[in-house]
Amino acid sequence: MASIIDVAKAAGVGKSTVSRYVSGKGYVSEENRARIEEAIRKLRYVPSTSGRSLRLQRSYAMAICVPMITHPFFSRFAESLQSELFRLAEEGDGRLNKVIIVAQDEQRKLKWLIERRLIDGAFLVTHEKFDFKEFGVPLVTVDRLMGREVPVVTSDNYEATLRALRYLYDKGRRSIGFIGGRPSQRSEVLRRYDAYCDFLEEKGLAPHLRYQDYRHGEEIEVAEGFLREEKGLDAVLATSDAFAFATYRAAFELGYGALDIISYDGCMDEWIQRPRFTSIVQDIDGMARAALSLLLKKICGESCPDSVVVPASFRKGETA
Amino acid sequence: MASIIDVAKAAGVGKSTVSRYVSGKGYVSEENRARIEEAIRKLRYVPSTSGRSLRLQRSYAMAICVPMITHPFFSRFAESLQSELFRLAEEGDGRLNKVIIVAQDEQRKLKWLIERRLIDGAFLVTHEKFDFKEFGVPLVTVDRLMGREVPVVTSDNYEATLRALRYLYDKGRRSIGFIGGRPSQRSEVLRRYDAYCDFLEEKGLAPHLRYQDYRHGEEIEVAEGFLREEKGLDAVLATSDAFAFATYRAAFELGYGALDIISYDGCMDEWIQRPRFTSIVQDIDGMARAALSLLLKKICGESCPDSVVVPASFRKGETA
DNA sequence: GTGAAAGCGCTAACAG
DNA sequence: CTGTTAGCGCTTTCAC
Repeated sequence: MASIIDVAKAAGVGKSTVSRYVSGKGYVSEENRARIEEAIRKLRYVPSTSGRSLRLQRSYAMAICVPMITHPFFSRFAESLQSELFRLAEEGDGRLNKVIIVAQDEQRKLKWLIERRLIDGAFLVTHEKFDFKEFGVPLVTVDRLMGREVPVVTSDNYEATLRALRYLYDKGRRSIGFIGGRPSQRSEVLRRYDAYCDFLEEKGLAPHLRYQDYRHGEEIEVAEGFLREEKGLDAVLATSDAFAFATYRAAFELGYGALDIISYDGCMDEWIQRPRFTSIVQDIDGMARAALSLLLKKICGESCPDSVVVPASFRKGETA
Repeated sequence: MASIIDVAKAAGVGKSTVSRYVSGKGYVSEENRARIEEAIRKLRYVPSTSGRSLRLQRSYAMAICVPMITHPFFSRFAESLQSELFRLAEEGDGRLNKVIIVAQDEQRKLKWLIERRLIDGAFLVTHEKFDFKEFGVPLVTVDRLMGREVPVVTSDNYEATLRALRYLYDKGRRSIGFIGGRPSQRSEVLRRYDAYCDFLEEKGLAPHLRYQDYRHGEEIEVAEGFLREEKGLDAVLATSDAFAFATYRAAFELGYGALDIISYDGCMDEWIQRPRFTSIVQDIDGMARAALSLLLKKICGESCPDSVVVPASFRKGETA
C-alpha cells in the first residue's frame, strides 16, 4: 500500500510537498504538481485516514442518532445522509468519510463514541432527552430545539400543515380531527399543532384532538379510541404515517363514515401500496443535505446559520 | 486527553507495560497492574483508536451492506448488529468499535471504503451481484452463497417453511399458493421454494406459484394478478411481509373468499398493527449475533465454520 | 517554493 | 517481567 513517502520518491520531491498538494493548502509549482499527480496515479496512492487521524486528532466520522432505525422516516434520513456524504467524499471532499448510525439508547452510545474520539460531530434526529452540554463535539439537530449553540434543520411544518388544512377546508370538510404523538421535548414538530389550532380558530371551527406522547406501536388503539369518541368527523390530519394508517384501519374496522385522511411524511408508500395516502411530504434528501452542510461547517470551525428551513410539499393520494 | 505515556508516568512504569496491560497480551506483575489500573482511572485514560489504527493497520470498523436501509428486515438486522457490537465493545472487546451501514449501490461504496482501508471486514445482506474476489477484507454473508471462503448465516428456511405449510394443511387447507420475489443470485432463501414444492408433491397437491425476481414496490400488482388468475385458493404463503400484506389487500379489494395468509419475517407488525399477520419469524438478533461472531473470528484470523443456521419460529396471528 | 524533522499514540521486537 | 526503541503515515513549523 503506497504511502506518501513512496509518492514523494516516485515524484522526486519531498513528502511535505506531496502533503501540500494532496491537502490543497500551500504552494506547489506546476511542474511538481504534474509529477505528483502522475506518481499518485501510478502508485494508486490513497491517503491514509489513520495517519491523518492520528496527526490531526480527528476521526473523519460522524454519527447520526435516531430513536430507531426501523422507522421509515429515520431510516430514509439516514440513507439520504449516507448517500450525500458518500457523494461528497467521492468528489474529493475530505472533511468526513464515514457515518455511524446510532439507534436505541442513543445518549449512552453517543457518549461512548465521543469519549473514544470516534466521531467528530453528530446529528440528533431524536426526541430523547439530551444533555448536550456534556458533549464535546459539534451537534446539529433535526426539528429539535436545543439552544443557540446547536443549529437546527426543519421543514416548514407550520406552512405545510396549513396547506393541508386549507385543502380539506376547500373540499368542504368542517369537522377536522388531529391525531398524533406529541414530542416530549421542545420540538419544531409542535408547529404542526400550532397550525391546526390557529387554522381552526381562524375558521371558527371546533378542534378535535388526540395529541399526546403516545408510545409507538399503540397507534391503532389511540386511533380507535379517537374515532369512537369523536363521531362525525369528516377528515383527520395525522402527524405521522403510522397514525394515518392506524386511523384508516380503525375507521374501516369501526365502519366509520366517509373520512378523509392526510398523513405526514408519506414514507410508507412502498410498503402500504394501497391505499395511496394523501400526504404532507417532507423533503428528506433536502433536510439531510442541509444538515450535513451545517455540520461540516461546524466541524471545520466555520460560521453557520442557526437554523435552516426546508420546504415540504403536498402529495395528493386516494385518502383525501 | 491522557495518552498511554501519561498513564505510564503516573503509574511509574514504562509505556509498553501499560500497552501490555491494556491489550491483555504479555505479562504484567500484580503490583504494576494495580498501579496502572489506578492511573487509568484517575486520568480517565481511553486508548486512542487512531494510534492503534496507524500502528496495526486496522480501522476497527466493519460495514454492513444492505440493498436498502428502509426495508424493515434489513434495518432491524442493522440495528441488531449495531447493538450487539456496541455491547461487545462496552464489555471491553476491542476487536471492532464501529459499524458503517452501506445501502444502495453497495458494491461501489464498499469498494470505496476498502480502498481507503476504512473497514476491516463486511457483511453482505444483499442480493446484488458481487465480485467478492475483488475485495481484500473478510466477508460474511446472510443467506447468500458465495463459495467456501465466505461463511454464510441463514435461518432454517426449509424447515420453517415446512412447518408453516403443515400448519395450513392441518387446518384443512388444500389449495395453497406461494408468492414472493425470487432472488437472482444463489441464495439460501430459495429453500423456501424447495420446501413448498417438496411439501405439495408429498401431499399430492397442485402448486400455485407466483415466484420471480419482482421489483420491490410492485407487490400489490403481482398479488392482484395472482389472485385474479388463481381462483379458489384457500391459503397463501408469502416470502416476505410486503407480499403478505399486498396479498391481504388484494384479496380485500377483489372480494376474494376466505384466505389464510402467512408472511415471512413479521417485521412490520409495529407499523401494520391490524391485522396481526401469522408469520414465520426469523431470529434476526440471533442471526446478527452469529454473523458478527463469524466475522470477528475471520478478522482475527481464527478459524470459523462455513455456515451457521439459526432457527426461525412460527408466530400465530389473525391471518391464518 | 520546498525539504528536513518532529511528533500525534500506539505496539512489538529486543535487550535487559 | 520490564523499559527502550523504532516506526505506522501524516501534517506542520521552520529553515533554506
